[in-house]
Amino acid sequence: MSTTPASPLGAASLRDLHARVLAWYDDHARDLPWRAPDRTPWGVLVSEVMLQQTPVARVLPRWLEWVQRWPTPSDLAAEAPGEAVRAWDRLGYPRRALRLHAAAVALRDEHGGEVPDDHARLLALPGIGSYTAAAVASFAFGRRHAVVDTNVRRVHARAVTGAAEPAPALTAAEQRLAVALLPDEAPTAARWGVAVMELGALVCTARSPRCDDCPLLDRCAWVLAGRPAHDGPARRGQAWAGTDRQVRGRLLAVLRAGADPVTAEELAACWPDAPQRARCLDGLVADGLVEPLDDGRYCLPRT
DNA sequence: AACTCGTGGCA
DNA sequence: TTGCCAAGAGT
Repeated sequence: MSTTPASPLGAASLRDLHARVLAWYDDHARDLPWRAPDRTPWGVLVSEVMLQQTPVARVLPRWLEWVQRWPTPSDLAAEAPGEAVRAWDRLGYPRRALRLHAAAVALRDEHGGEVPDDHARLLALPGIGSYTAAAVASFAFGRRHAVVDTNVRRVHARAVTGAAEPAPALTAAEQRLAVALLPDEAPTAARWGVAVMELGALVCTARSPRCDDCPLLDRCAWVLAGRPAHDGPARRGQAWAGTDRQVRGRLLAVLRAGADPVTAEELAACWPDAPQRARCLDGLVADGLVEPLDDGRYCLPRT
């Protein structure tokens, strides 16, 4: 049905772009364990979920623990979801741990304990969105998909579009561009995706891009345009102090700390504002991150 | 479409 | 010091 959209660059320019980025990746790729030859699709999936909005340095130790403790989806599915939340430690956004556990259950019950290799089935799993489905299909199975994360969007914005920053959220135009830039051959496309991401993570960074180290310096649309400043609306900063997110984090930290259920009094010690504390605790229960017991105590979810 | 959801390092 | 932000997803 659909064919590859015409690239805005032309065939020769596109080949040059691919060649430069792939050659750069061969020389500069980080030696990350989820890229090692002995990695499994499950390990790749776990890494992609952990890396959502979370720096590599913080993910590394937790990923090593997870894949050693739960080498397959069925291993994780056999545990209580609360164990996933506890082992998530302080990676942040703990609902990811809950969804990863739910994904493991779905893999065990509906996929024979295996990670599927196609985008649609991956997308149907809890916690797996458009980006992560494409990343797993591409990185773990070598399938041809446009892997479009914030790094990729930033590299495309600068090198091809000539803008200082990508749009606030993924746009249809950005998605089309990523598809148009995708190499024809699946194995090359898979390397291209991880290579562009790596370039965005190490060189074409958000704050202080290391343009002197960039293989695209002499053909970067943004540099050639004189590095114009970002013209769109400024990104909204995330409030933190005093927010529900902070309170939820404190409450869950108390529950993660010990193996035993916790009393309401122990939870009260972590935040003085009782109404807010109660609202946040209710929210955690509603999210399935906390389980209320009949005796009034609380624990991480057992089922 | 806009908003929510953790955490900690760094300039 | 404080704001920025790091491989998004779900609603």
